[in-house]
Amino acid sequence: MNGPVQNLQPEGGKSRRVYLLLLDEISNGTYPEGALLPGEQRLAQMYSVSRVTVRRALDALARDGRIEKRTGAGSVVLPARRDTGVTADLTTLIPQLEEMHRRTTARLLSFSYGPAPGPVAQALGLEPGAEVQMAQRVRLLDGGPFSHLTTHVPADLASRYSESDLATTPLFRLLERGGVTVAGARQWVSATLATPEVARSLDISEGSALISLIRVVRDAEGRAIEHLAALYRPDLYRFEMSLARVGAEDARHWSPVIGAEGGA
Amino acid sequence: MNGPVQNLQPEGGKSRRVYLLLLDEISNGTYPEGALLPGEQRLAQMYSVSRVTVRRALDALARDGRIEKRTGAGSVVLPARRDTGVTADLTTLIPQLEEMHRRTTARLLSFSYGPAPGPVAQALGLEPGAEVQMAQRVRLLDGGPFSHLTTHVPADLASRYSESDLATTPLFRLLERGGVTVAGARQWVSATLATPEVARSLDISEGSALISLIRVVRDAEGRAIEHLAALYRPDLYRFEMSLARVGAEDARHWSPVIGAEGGA
DNA sequence: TGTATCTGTTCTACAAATATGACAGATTTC
DNA sequence: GAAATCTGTCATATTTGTAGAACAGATACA
Repeated sequence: MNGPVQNLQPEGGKSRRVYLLLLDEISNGTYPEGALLPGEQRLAQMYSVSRVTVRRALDALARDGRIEKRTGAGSVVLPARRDTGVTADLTTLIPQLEEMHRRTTARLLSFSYGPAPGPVAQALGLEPGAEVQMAQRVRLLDGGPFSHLTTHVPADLASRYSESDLATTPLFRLLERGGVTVAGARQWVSATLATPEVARSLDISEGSALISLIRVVRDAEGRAIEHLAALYRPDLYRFEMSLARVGAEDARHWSPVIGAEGGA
Repeated sequence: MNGPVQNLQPEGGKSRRVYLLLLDEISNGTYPEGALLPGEQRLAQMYSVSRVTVRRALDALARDGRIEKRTGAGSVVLPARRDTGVTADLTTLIPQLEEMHRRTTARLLSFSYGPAPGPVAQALGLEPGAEVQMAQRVRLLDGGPFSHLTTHVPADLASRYSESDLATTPLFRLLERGGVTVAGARQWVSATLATPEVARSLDISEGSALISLIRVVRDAEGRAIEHLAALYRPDLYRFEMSLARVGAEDARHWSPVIGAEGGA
């Protein structure tokens, strides 16, 4: 009943396939910065597609800012702009702006009260349908969106701050200000695809890869007080951490380096 | 010259769009476990596509095991099988198998020596074109693939272990056994799309979202000794970590909980 | 300067995805 | 048991994606 899987998935056609292949070969160094890609004719031959299809893929790469098309010359690989963006230290939850004169702001997309969705209620330990406050925000870096945040807070706690506070302050800090004792958090990092709605708010194409972070924050009594579902653009945001190999010879193990800057 | 961006991206067609939309609404709880989806006719109307297109999306969801199609009745949402898979503690690098009678094995895909690709050479601090050993492996959980690993090691260090060792033992442990002092590591977590080659080896459809982990391991002298590029299936693998809110009232901050099990 | 190579553009032909409608059979509901 | 609703399947028209080829203009190189 579980034979060889047929390809009945909406894959996205050949041009998307070539797009992904080239994107991968650019980022893994097969075509390094400044290098000239093979000609469209040659690429078409390499991937067994028509030149029209190759051109679509190249146009998409050019739109992404990964290559530059030069009439009569060819397509050159542009430097991946890793110099920009935000890096977050996973061990301290503190985001570090690469350059200090940058600024992040937030934009509130939606704000409402209602019954908790199933997965959220389960993660927070609420009975299904319990009243929660839901807020969706987009964080901007110098005006460009880099993360999409969806938070759920039990309704009785949510009354302690205002809607406009959400545009400026992290939620757990608002809760602390309201008298709640934030004791700890548990979080999971994963990956997901951009749905049309998220793609629009993050200014990317739908189906792009996004970093997914789920965080459940608890107070001193162990009660869940916040559920955060965050989506980050991988080109503008990174999670980083340093580890040290410590312990005696027969019991060596890894341990996080807290607040490191140089790292290991 | 940079007006409103036209949609010249290979998006993947309407059926993929509907597929993504439904996948999102299932996982965010709009359609909870056991619920009946709207009829195909109705879905077609909701998303402004034809019934044929909706059927493609539903077929893909059924193939993924997210829904079950029932002739004459409708499509019901299946429980997301979170009970399976591997969870890795990011603070200790120790993967925890959810059930103890499971077993992970590895399969060697390729093994070769050659010049280091640009990004790898840069990350390892080698001169471009320096000789490295490259190995690609797939890790299996009970016979099913869940991660794709690409490692680069400077050629002079790589001679200390055999090709067959790679099928069983983590690389940094092989290096330790060979006399290298593993002192620390620095790693980044991100997200990427599955290229056709990776998709094949992980038994997923190309364009799927994958967790990406880059790790650079260094010895006591600060010399880079290993570059790991790992790709994980998000449905079978997760990164988890617990954080505690510690410190005095005016200097509260987050700190990782090491080796926690219950977490905060 | 001439030649080879490459992109930009256009055209025709074919393949695949999609829209639309229809009908049989299964399932649920009353 | 009858009616309503739903899926499974088929057929056809339309739209979109792709293949293949040709040619003009731009660029690189000897």
